[in-house]
Amino acid sequence: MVQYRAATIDRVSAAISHPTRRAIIHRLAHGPARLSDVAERFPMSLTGFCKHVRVLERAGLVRRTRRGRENTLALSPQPLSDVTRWLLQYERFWTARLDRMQEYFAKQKENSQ
Amino acid sequence: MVQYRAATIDRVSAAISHPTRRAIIHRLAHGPARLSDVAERFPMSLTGFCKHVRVLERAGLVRRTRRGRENTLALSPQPLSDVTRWLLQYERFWTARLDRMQEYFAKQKENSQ
DNA sequence: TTTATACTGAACCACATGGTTCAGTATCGC
DNA sequence: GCGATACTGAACCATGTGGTTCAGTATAAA
Repeated sequence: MVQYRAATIDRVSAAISHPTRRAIIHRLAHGPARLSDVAERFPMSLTGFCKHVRVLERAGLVRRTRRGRENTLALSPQPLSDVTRWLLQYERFWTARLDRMQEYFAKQKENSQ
Repeated sequence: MVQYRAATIDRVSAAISHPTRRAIIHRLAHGPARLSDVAERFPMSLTGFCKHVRVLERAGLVRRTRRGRENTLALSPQPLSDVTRWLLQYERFWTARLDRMQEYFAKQKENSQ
């Protein structure tokens, strides 16, 4: 039986439940970025934006490196795997897509080599 | 580009962010059950339990069929796939575990045949 | 018909979220 | 050193969550 870290799943799934935070993750997937540069794209105050960043940090999804007055944000995607694993338990329930999934991972593996 | 239904991901990931609701999902994965029977296992009032059920319903993860005074709950796992698909976008970021994942699905497929 | 069962709803509480503004601090560039 | 830049924190607000209790309704069973 796979072990799931409940507290991690709690925080991570809560963290990804807001479109702004998913957008931040999406942005950081392309590489680290300055907090202000990321914030710019969002129609809210910097303070509001920072709250989202803090939620992501607490979930372990974002790491912050401070250099002088600048904060660089980097994606730390590992915790996403906990939620994914939990969800994949139920994969067989929503469809008989095992074939396609297997194919998908085989292809990904090929591409990454 | 895959289309993600933002509102669905919002509600579903929020719904699975509480251990009680994940436990309900786990329970219902074995088959439909009466509301009270499921509720029994949880150390909270029936009213409190019902609130969790309502959150799951709003996320489209649980369906309720009323027969007389009894509510039968059934898992409706399809919406889980939206969150899973969103997460799998980032799968390649968190590790080079593609081999193991592929193996996992191959084995699952074997077992289910 | 009475009583027990299976919820349902309203009201309340404490706390978190998602946003704001405004004021403060720390650092960088000139 | 001065001003601009890049945050940070406190305070506030409305709303949602996660729980409670208590009272009510509807149905099934005796």
